[in-house]
Amino acid sequence: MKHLSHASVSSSPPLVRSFYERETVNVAKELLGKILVRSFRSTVLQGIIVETEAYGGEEDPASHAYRGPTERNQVMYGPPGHAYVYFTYGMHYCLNVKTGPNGQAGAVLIRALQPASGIDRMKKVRGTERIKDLTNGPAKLTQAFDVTRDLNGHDLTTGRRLFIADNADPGKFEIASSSRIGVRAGTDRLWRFFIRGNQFVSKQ
DNA sequence: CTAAAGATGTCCT
DNA sequence: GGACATCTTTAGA
Repeated sequence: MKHLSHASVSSSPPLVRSFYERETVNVAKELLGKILVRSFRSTVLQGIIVETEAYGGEEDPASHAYRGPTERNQVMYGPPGHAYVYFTYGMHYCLNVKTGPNGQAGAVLIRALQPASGIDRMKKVRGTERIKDLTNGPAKLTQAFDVTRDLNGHDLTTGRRLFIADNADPGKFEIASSSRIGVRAGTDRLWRFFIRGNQFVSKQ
């Protein structure tokens, strides 16, 4: 069981827009080991990103943008570095970051985190004491981090409310890939990326 | 307007 | 391994 070193408190600034304004698959890989930060009035939650998935535009049959722009997916066509939050299965939210240039659809789904700080609050919100179950899935982490509709379109480069920061001490890890989880189409693309051996990855 | 599926999680057998 | 909760979005009539 691989465990990344605990970067309990990151004081790193938010990743800049040019980080997101690149090819989606590359951004998906490079987000591994980075820190998702959610700040409230008197609390800060942090988790190390350990699993991501890349989604393209009209050429990707698994993407929400496969059939062109709609009301739901409009953030995927907007400027890079903004949060695309969507509601699914009648009860769950999923968090993506918009990637690539303005006008071209692309996003990376954040699928799992390794909790780093604010764990007590995550336990309370998730209703479990098991750290392994706090953020090991796309809808689990949005619940733990209180990411809902009102953060759809949120700019992740401002450092307010929700952002992603560099990890000062990510340690060494190996990136593994597989086809994306929960999609019927586009399974030929190995666009799911995760830290090999990390116990917070959602599925083996 | 109607209906079916969905980038999931939880509980049950 | 399978049922089911629950509702928005999208496609098709």
